[in-house]
Amino acid sequence: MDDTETASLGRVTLQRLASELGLSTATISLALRDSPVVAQATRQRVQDMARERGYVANRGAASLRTARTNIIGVGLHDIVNPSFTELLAALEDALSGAGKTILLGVSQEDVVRQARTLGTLAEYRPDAFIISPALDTTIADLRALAISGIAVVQVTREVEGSGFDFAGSDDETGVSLGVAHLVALGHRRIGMIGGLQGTSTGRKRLAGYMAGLAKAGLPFEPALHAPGPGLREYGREGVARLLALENPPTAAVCFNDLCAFGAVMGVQAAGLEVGADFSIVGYDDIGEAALWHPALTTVYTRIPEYGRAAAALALARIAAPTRPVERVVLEPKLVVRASAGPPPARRAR
Amino acid sequence: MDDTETASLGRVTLQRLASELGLSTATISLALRDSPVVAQATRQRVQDMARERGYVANRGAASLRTARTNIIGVGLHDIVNPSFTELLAALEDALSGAGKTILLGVSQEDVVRQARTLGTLAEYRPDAFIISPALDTTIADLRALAISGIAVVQVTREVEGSGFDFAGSDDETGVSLGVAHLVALGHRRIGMIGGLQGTSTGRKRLAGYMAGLAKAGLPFEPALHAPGPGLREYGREGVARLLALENPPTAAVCFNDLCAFGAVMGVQAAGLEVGADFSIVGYDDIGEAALWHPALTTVYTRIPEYGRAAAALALARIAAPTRPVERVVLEPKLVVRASAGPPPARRAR
DNA sequence: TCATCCATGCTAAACGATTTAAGCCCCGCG
DNA sequence: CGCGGGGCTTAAATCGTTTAGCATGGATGA
Repeated sequence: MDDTETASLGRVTLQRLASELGLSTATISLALRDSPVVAQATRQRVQDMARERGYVANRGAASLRTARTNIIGVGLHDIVNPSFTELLAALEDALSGAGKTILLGVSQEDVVRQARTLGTLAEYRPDAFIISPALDTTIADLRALAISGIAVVQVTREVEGSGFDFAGSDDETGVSLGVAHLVALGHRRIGMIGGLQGTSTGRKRLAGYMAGLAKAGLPFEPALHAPGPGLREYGREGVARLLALENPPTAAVCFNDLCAFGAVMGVQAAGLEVGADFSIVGYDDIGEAALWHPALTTVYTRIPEYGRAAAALALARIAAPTRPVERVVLEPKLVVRASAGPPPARRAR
Repeated sequence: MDDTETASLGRVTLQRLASELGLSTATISLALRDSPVVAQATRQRVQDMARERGYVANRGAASLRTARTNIIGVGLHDIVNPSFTELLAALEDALSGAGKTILLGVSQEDVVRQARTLGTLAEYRPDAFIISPALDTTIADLRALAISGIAVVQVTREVEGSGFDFAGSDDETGVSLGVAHLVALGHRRIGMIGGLQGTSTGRKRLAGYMAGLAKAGLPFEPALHAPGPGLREYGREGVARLLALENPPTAAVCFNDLCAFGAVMGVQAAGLEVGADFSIVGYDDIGEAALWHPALTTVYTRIPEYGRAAAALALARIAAPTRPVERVVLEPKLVVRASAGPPPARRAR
């Protein structure tokens, strides 16, 4: 491709258009944004010329003047994890629809890296941050954001007491739904795999597990709780730990679907059948869950919905920085598939 | 959190620091960047003050002056697809390590949306674009990028003749490796599932399929070729189509792992055993592939490696805009697992 | 005929940084 | 005492927009 057309004389700027048309930059600027204050004919002339010369506005310059960038800083800890990928996709969709563009930062579950990343993003003066705080993030870690004056929305996870908007799922209820389902199927010894106390989701999902047990009148046995990161690898390891117990559980709820997939593999590796010999309930209902073999019984946490909600909260706070803090907490929904069935003792044999 | 500290007097800028320290903005700017031209003592004083006052540089303003943003525009067509998620993660990792930040655009396989998205990204004046062009993108579609003077690197997919750098995998060789593996196992009727002619990957992977057949002296039977999008849903549909043939193949290579997962499900849904009754070879070797049941035999295309390569190409072109166009094409590698075995006819029965 | 008004477009000052040529101060040397 | 020069700092221009306020000129109304 040749690029002699415009590149020859340097970038085409407002000023260049102005001098070429014999108008002022003010007029050009207004005309390009279709301001009624410039005559219809002139507007047309300017816009035609801009198109013809391949004018591309410089938002950086405009932002300097307007103190608005239309950039949203999105800080996630992991984008390979499908729950966060789905979240990112939902955010991208909602934000791009509103004319915002995402500046991406990934913290890898590391507070130090998170601080650095968010610091870098802040230099671009995003209109808002949408973040899912890394493991062990404290209020103090978010202090820099708080005083920056930039709108902040937390999504999925939150740092309690941070005073930022939040969009997510009711994790406590969600996991208790999974436990209740297992109880209804007849299970009495139910484990939990995955989840770390360093995140709000870890704490709340554990609380949901305990609440579920309590509601069924079942005791919480620490041995049946295998905390750990929400990864496939860990799900496999966790379920192995449970199966190795002297008196193993007949089922388990998982911190997330990834853990559940790992658990399914672990159960199969032990020569047992998932849904018959051992039941598994996942959490989140990511796209793959329905496609697994056996299809995963899980809890739909409405990731795309709270992703959109987070985007909406960000836009709302940009528009009204002093509006009261808002929390959007969606009701999760049990999705019954094939990975959980009655416990072996109850089955015909 | 209270934010009376600094927010009270508006943002803290270079000028503000300057007047507070009784120095000029020039000195502050130099000092903050550790220029040896300002006295060590002054530098220290400035940096301490900056930290204390919570100074955050405004990169937009700096970029206006320096014509460098440290932003890389990344345009992908789909981020939920794990191959692109893994790519995005690799890009993020490599770029953030080099002090660059990603501005994200998603085209949803739609040329119109792609044009709009890239146009928006361009307004932020990224130092480079790293793109994986949407389906049916033509040279003309990329013309605007070409004349923008911004460095452009294509990744995974490419528009032939566009004259941009490229990093990806040798797809023709890759798929032929899969075919060769099936041939070696004894298969004689091998199908191909997925892939569209609107992308370079679709064309090259099909070519690899045909080359693989040819090398084994097998004919290309159009009926065994089930083109389509590289999605789980489609893999399932595609394999169903093949199995419904009067004389169905005993194996198939897939456009990507997602297709392969779908195909595995389709085979199982037909009551057949994958790797025994029907063999499947995937493509890409995304993280899940090793964890499937059965574990997926596939071709590793080195996504993280060519992701890093794409990042490196972008950095190189930023540094030297006139350097010769470079193509990094990595050798794919067959990964033998459990989803492909000898054809039924050869098995003991 | 003159003041008023409207429509249109312009002037000029921001915005917050970077950068280069120039200035100041002081010291040492002849 | 004057001059050269080293070390540090600064003034001012610049990047590409936006926008408040002003200027112009023709039409309108009294």
